[in-house]
Formats: sequence, structure tokens, C-alpha cells
Amino acid sequence: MSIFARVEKVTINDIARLTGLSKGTVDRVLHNRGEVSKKSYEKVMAVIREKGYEPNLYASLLANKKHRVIAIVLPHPEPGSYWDLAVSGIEKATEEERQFGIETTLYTYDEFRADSFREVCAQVLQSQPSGVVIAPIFQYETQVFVQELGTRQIPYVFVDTKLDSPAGHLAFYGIPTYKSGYLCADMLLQGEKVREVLVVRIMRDKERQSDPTILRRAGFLDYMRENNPGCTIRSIFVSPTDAAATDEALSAFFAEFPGVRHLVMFNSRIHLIVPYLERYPIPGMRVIGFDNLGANIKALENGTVSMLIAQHPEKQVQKAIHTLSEYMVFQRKPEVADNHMHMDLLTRYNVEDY
Amino acid sequence: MSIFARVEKVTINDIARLTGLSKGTVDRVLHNRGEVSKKSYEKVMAVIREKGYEPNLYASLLANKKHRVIAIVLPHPEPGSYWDLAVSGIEKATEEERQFGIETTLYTYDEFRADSFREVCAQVLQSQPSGVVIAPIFQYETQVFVQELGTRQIPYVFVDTKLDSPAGHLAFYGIPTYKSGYLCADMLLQGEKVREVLVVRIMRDKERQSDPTILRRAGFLDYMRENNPGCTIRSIFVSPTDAAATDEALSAFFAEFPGVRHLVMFNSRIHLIVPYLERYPIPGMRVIGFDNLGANIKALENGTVSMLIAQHPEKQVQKAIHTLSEYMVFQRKPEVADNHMHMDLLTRYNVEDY
DNA sequence: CTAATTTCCGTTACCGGGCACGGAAAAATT
DNA sequence: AATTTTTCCGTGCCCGGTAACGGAAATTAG
Repeated sequence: MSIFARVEKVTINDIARLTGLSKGTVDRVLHNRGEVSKKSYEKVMAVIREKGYEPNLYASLLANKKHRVIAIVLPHPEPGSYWDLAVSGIEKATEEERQFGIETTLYTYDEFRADSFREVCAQVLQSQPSGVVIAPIFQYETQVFVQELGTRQIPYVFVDTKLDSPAGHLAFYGIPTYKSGYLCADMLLQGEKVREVLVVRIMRDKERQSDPTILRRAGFLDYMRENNPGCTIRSIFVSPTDAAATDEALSAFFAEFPGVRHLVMFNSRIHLIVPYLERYPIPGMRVIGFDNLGANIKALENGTVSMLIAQHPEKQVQKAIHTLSEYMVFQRKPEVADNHMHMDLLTRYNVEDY
Repeated sequence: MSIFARVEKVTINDIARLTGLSKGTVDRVLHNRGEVSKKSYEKVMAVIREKGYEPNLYASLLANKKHRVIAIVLPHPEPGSYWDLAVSGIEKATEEERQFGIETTLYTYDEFRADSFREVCAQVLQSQPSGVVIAPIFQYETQVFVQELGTRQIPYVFVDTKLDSPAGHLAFYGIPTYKSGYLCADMLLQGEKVREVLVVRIMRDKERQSDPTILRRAGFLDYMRENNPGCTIRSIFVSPTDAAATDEALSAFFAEFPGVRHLVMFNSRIHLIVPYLERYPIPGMRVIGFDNLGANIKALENGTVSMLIAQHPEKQVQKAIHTLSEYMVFQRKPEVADNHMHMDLLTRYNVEDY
């Protein structure tokens, strides 16, 4: 049986009494507001050093009545999409942090247009937030943005991806993307030797693949090279919007390579190929995708998708907001800045409980 | 771009002004402290309904200065054991809730002795806690205990297991144990048809198997019956303390059934058989166990154990404490009482990040 | 040696709620 | 009708910190 004990607090009044000064003066010392003689200053500091002083947060916040705003910068959350998941995390965190006088404002940009991102960044700066959460898709533009945040002393946290360059970010929440590809390969093969694998990719990726997708693919390929070298990895490209074209591409592929029984996608869009697979079921097909989108989970429950590797953007954003809040309210920094969060393996038997 | 706006707060003084009463009376209404005429009561309630009132947390906590204690009742956390994991969750939650004037006291009992549990319960009652977290190993004794808590109006939360009988618990945090056995079977077979499986059990279980283990085994067996009916399931019993005897038992088993390549344990002690498997490695052996104990994780990283199904008791306890705190401080009940938490699938490729 | 500044510090009124105390008004008792 | 009891409500102080205000003491200027 062990006890986690309480510590008795020293108040500003105690200090005033002990120094023979008034609490007004003590407050001036504590906040470096000047108008204090050297002698008085030293007297106060001596007591603080000896007794230790921690301000009462409630009293402080009560007297202060500050409203701080956290700006959150994400790609547009299209309904049912990856970034849409993040929104629920924002809502939850907003709810939780409101008690500390913290509000959130969501700014979203087009993840395919850097100018859209720049514009939003300008808006954020103008709004003078007390803290910022950023999902940095555009490396260079983000670099510029956070530099400005740095000079303005505004703390910021990255989610999903982080900047390569050493940055002054308060924290980062994301998953180890490269490793997620590795993991994906391991889950796909299940220890077997496999001769052919199909990687389905998104049309747009041909032009501008997103960093996470590239990294993940690299992890996947490295695993293959190391553990299943004889395997042929075939790719096809499908459209994120044109379902008919997607079906056609899949149909053409399986006409040519009917023996393929292993399929993966490295983005969150595995649900795109589900209609085809449900129309033309292939016995023994193992399908692995990423992220807990509603459509993906449904396919998992149906058995069309075998496994999802989920990174839970909602939790990442929630943690990011919480970290900023803790920092702004309590001046507490996270123990470690760069937090690789857990990758959840979801199967039909453990999705239900998230 | 969407905004989560702030709502202007209605204070107790606003209500007093609007009703023409004093804040003392308003306060009496808010806390149901009586001594208020029906007319005044209705006036206040009407304004509250219309304007909505949320008490200012800081002011409340500042004025209150209450110290409430949450008692936590668990089996002894032997170092490196399952319950030891829970302790880290207690520490974290204690840290988090301290700001609300909440302290925790841990009471532990011998999970194999009901009298030990009873004794601890008596201690808890005597300490007059404001809330209780219980891991109920002994059904009957727990029943008696929570009944007393009920009459004393002390809220309580279950972790790990919950009582069968309909109880007045504030919440429950655990995993769906039956389903965890099902999941375990699915992960063990990986879609293959398997002819033989070894289930390693703990000696003590022979006499008094714990509920979770029984349920989990039932889930496992049901999956086997449904999906892999031809399979022979063999059991051996090992000692939790006598390593030599364990090795001997395993050695005898594999001498008799050298073809077995699938092994599971339904408790958290898969680490017990690791030394044997590392001394006499069996190629292609698939080993699945439960829970993220340090020793289990090490074996997972080494590759001796293929997969762990983790239920993260630390998170369960943390949530339990948080729920109690929210209830005691804000009078907020959880949306759903019975929370089945996620079962994490851990492999060597995703353990690192928990 | 006065008058005008500075420097420094105490006083005081919040912030929003909690709650003890005491007293006015209403109801019950004699 | 006078008194006691009960019901109901307002006042005022406290929690710990913040900060404006104004005034005494120390300095400087004239």
C-alpha cells in the first residue's frame, strides 16, 4: 500500500508576511514588473528560495481572465477522409481545454496548392494566436511560417509529419512512417513466401507523391528486399474520383495477373478498391490498407479488407492541442518533443472497440 | 475554415441580478442546499434554463480547497507483473488530477486470498474516500463491498473485470475478454488450417482459474470450433515460480508432439516459456501471448514471441481515475458506463512506440 | 531651502463561488 | 395577541493572485 502525498503550498500572502512587505510588492517581484527597491527584491527572493513558491493556478487564472486561442492548420477535411478524422479530435480537445480558457480555431487549406497554404498561414499570423498546431504538407512554406512563429514567440506543434530541419517546435505527434511500411509488409506476408504483390496507388501520386506515402513505400520495399526477395511487386494507378476507371484498372490487372493474392495501398484510400473486390470476390485475397476511415472500417468488418494499420490522427491532434494548452497554462513542456505514436493493427475482431 | 467559438459565461452574480435575488440564494439553488422557497427556486431555474450556466471552475476550486481522495484497490503489483503496469497509470493520473485537488491512495491485496481482499476493503471504507477504483477478482466479496459504497454514496469504477450483477458503478474499463480469445485464435492461425495447437496454462489455474482466463479460453475454443474444427488442442500446465519444472514440461511435450508449431497462453505470463524456446528454438514456431509486460515485450522484440494482445491496464486505471475525478469535480458522468477498450496487437514492428 | 520629480510601496477593488452568520418575514404555538 | 419557531434570504468574508491608484519618502531641480 503506497500513498501519493500532498504538499502544503506557500501563498503570496505568506511571503508578504514573512518579508514584512505587502502582497503588491511581492507580486511586482514575481512578475518582474519593476518599481521595487533592490533590498525588497532580495528579501522576497530569499524567502522564495527558501520556502519555494508555486502560484495557485486557479487564483491566477481567475484573476487573469485570459482567453487564449490555438490555431490549427490542416488540409481541408473532406467528409469521410483522413483529415476528417482529425476534426473529431479537435472537438474533443476543445471541449477538454475550454476549462482553461482556451479556444481553438481551425484553418484549413488545399493540400495540393501551396498558395492556399501560404494564404492560410498569413491569416493565422494575423489572428495572433497563442499557439499553433500544424500538419506540414509543404516543407518550404512551413519552414517560412514557423520561422515567423519563432520570432513572435508563438509555440507550435507538428502533427502527422514534421519538418526535416531542426526546428523549435514544442512537440511532434505522428507515427514512424517508414516503419509503418515495414510493418505493413510483415502483416501482408504473414511469414509466407509470396511471389507477387499488388500495390495500388493513386493517380495524383504520380505527379506529387506525398512524403508519407513515399516513406512508407520505402519501408515496404526494404522489408520485401530483406525478407522476401523473390517477390514481384506490381503497381497500378487508380483515380480517387473516377470509380468506373478504378474498376476497369483492377479488372484489367487481374485479367493479366490472376494469381495475385496480396494487395496493399499506402494511403488511406483502400476503400476505393472495395466496390470492385466485393463485386468480383477473389478467394484467399489478403488486403491491407491504412487508417481508420469509416469506409475502411466497414470493409474490414465485411471481411473485404483483412487488416488496417491505423495512426489515429484524431489522437495526434488531441495530444497536440493538449500539449500546447499545458504549455500555455502551466508552462509545462512535454518530456520528449518527438512522439511517435502507436500504430494500431485493426482486424475484424478488434475494430469494434476502436 | 470553421471556428469553435467561445460562449460568454453567465456568472452566479448575473443570475442573482436577473432574478432579483442574492448570490447566496442562487448558490443554494445550484447546490440543492435547501432553505429556498419554491418561488425563488423556480425563478433561478428558469434563468439557468434560458441562459445556461456553467460554474467557473477556477473560482469554485479556489473557494473550495477540498482535498478528495480516490482509493484504488488492486492485487499486489509484483514487479514486472500485469498489475505492476497499472501502477504507472495510477502515477500518471495522480499527476494529472492533482490540479483538481485530488489525491490517490493505492490499496493492494493478495489476489489468491479473499480474506486479504476483505481486509483491504474494510481499510478503504474506514479511510472515507471520495471515490473508489476496484479490480474485482472476488465476485461475492466485491458485491458486498460495492453495496456498502452505494449506501455511503461513494462512486466507484471497475477496471479489468466487472461484476455480473447489475451494479451502480459509475463506469467500467476493460477489454471484451471473450472476444480477446477469439481474436487470439484468428491471429494464431493466420488463415491457415492447423492440425495441432498447444495451450500453456498455469498450475494455479487448475484449482481456481480466474474469470478472464476462462472467458478468453472459451472465445478461443469457439473460434477453433467454427473456423478450424479439425484441430487438436493440447494443454500443458507450468508453474509460475519453478522455471526448471516449466522447462521440463515443455521438453516432455515437444518430445511427444514434435510437430506442433502454434502455441498460446491466455494469461500474461507468456514470458515463462521464453527461456525454453530460446534455448531450444523451433523454426516456424508461432507464439501468441497477452499483455505488454516488460518481459513479454522483450521476447517480442527478440522474435521469440510472434504477437502480443495487449489490454494496457495502465490506460484502464488512468481512465477510471479520470472518470471519477470528472464526476467528483464537475459532476460529469461518462456517456457510456461500460467501456470496452481497444485490444492492441503488438508485433516486433510496432512495439517500440508502445 | 522650497518645489517638482522619481522611486517605491501599501491599499484596495476586483475575479466567481462557497458558505457561515444573523436577521427579517412568515408560520405555528400558547 | 404575544411569543416562539421555522422558513427563507441577504450580507460579508474568504480563497490567492492581479493590477490600478495614489501617496509617502527619497531625489533632484530651481
